[in-house]
Amino acid sequence: MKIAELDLPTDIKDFYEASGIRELYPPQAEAVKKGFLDGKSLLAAIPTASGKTLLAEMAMLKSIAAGGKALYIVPLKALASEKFERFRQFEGLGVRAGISTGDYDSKDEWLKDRDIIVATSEKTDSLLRNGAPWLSSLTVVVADEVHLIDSANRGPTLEVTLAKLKRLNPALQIIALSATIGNAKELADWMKAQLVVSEWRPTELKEGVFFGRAINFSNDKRVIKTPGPDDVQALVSDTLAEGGQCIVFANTRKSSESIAQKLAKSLSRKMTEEEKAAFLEVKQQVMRHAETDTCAKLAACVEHGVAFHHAGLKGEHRHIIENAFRKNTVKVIACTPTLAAGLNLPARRVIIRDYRRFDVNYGNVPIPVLEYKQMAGRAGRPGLDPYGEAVLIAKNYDELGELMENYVLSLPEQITSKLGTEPAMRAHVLSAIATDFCGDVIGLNEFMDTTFYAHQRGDLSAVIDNVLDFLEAERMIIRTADRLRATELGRLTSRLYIDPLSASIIVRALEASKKRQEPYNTEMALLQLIASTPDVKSLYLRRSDYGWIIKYTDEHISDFLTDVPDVGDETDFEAFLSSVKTAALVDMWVNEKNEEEMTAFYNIGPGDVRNLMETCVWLMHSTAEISHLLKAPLTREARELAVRIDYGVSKELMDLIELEGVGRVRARRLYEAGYKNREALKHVDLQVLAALMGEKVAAKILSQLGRKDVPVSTEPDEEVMGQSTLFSFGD
DNA sequence: GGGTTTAAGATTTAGACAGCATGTC
DNA sequence: CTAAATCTTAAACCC
Repeated sequence: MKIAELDLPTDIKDFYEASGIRELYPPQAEAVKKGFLDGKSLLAAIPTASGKTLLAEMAMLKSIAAGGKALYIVPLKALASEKFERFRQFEGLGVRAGISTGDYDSKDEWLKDRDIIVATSEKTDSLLRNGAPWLSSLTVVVADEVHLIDSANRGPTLEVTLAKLKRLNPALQIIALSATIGNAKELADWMKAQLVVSEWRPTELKEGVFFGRAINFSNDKRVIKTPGPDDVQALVSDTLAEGGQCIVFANTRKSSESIAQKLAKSLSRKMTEEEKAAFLEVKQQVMRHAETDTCAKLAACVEHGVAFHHAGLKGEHRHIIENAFRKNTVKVIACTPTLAAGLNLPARRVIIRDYRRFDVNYGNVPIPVLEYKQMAGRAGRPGLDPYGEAVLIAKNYDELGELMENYVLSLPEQITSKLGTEPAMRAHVLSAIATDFCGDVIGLNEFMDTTFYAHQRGDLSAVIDNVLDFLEAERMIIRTADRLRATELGRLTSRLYIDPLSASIIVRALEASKKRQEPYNTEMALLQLIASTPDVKSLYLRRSDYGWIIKYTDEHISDFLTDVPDVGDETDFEAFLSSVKTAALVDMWVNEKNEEEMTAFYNIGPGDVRNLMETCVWLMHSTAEISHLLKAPLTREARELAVRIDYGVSKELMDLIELEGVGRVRARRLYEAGYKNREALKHVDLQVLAALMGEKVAAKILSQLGRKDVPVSTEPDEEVMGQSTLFSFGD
């Protein structure tokens, strides 16, 4: 089927033809036949890179041309930026794109006159809770990676959000994009959508199991001639020898690092001089942000064209590695599942070294077929590779057969709704009530009946009753004979987007704070408080931690506002110690300990520190808001702490930190040089300041203070990449 | 006796969303 | 009720 034949406005067809697309892929053509261009909803369960995005784009553009508005829901912030960048290319068609995620937000007024808005599912939910008016003028919603409904953490949000959007606008067209799943029909029925299922790919994908000296595919074999000290190294050097790139998936961060280190050693001899020069350049980039052990390791690997990639890396490093891999200046990435879904980062060969993953309850368990297929699907760059190969590794003959049967030849599992649990329902029931979406128990049940859970599993009323009891007992809702109403606390909790259980823990602690007579360390009290909520993922307790944490706990025992559990109550007590451990780390951060000290002592990655701090800012802000509502005595302290956690500074730097371009490091440097606040900087000489932090920054600081005698740089800021301001100031 | 190798025992374990206020989009 | 790779410590070994 040709683009030219489609029932689309001419300028849209011209746009695609100008970019070289003339012909639809088979699954796309099938979708057209099923009527998605006539406004019908569609579930496309087809492999990655086989043209899902194009389907979504055409549906959105057609609807927008008719005066509509589109929302594109993604599971990852990184994916949101990727899609946003793509949709900005529609500017020539008069289509304006916008983006809304937790760390990259646009104001409501700005979004309302955008035609396509990209948002994460949680952000969409939050926008619904905050009553963004433009949501009711949507005509198309795209749900990308909709199989995520299966996720226990995040699936419920996605399905409830879709149900809400549908109810808000019954005529809404839903375009759901999914990996291949076992029960696509069931999901499509729920969405009242047409279904397209296909295994078709633009680049052939060969899946096989490596055993002995050969990759065994379902109907042929490929002998690997390059020997290696182990299977992974043999497979990698084979790929490189034929000019391809490799991604190796491992099940722990440590493994991914050690694989990369081994490869770096064994491969370096085989690279050409030009390649080595390119590697060195990447190494320089990595070194610009290198302060910790992990960074040094990464730099050492990258020098040989190899990298590791996992969530312990800081954001900058992840970007550097991803981009270098795209430019082929990194040849191999060893990673954890970070790269399995989402980002578009294909490779000639994908090696799935571990098909098992640790689970606290069950030990090492085999990963779902769905996840294996997601990793395998990374193999083969469309238009660049002749084919892609996904390789599992068997340790013995029996395993060869098992892997063949259980993964290569297996179909992905059915996805199931995880909405039917109290933790999931707590938040969504409260938000439904708080936003007046449901005014009584009957309405609430009717709404919940439209979720995928109800479609698949049945009635939710028992869980709803339990959750209502909880919310009423915690004074977040008021239940009368015929009405459900949220209290101010309930509305605030819903708006802040925190777990109602977190809110109740915070409320209890703040009530306790009102009764305190003696002075105590409020900073520690607040830090431990937020660390004990379920929204902050507490740190793993190591055996060697017990000693110092118990001592630390003793020192602060009179500061805590939460109840200290009995030592005999093992689970509770461990959770408590863990919250203290987390609080101690945040305390190091707001007292300006350096990154290296924290990551080394806690044995975590710089990326973990960053993520934890972001969560803590959010919860500390929420604590301040709740404290304000309850008229508790900690509002100011909590507000201040939220700012301090955001920047990682002690109290005395709070004034300096207001300056743009000044983070924890520069603020400290200014302070030590005697400039203790912005006032003190007003009349300082440019050259004096330049000696301290470089001319450009100095000029930028002074111009912010209203000085006219400094040259104002017209160049755009270069350091705008996400999280760069906190850790790195290489001047 | 000092240093090295090996075996037994102990330890550790993936990922990533959300508020708010503002510079542009 | 369930695992496995890696790190640490203890013990054996060599000259």
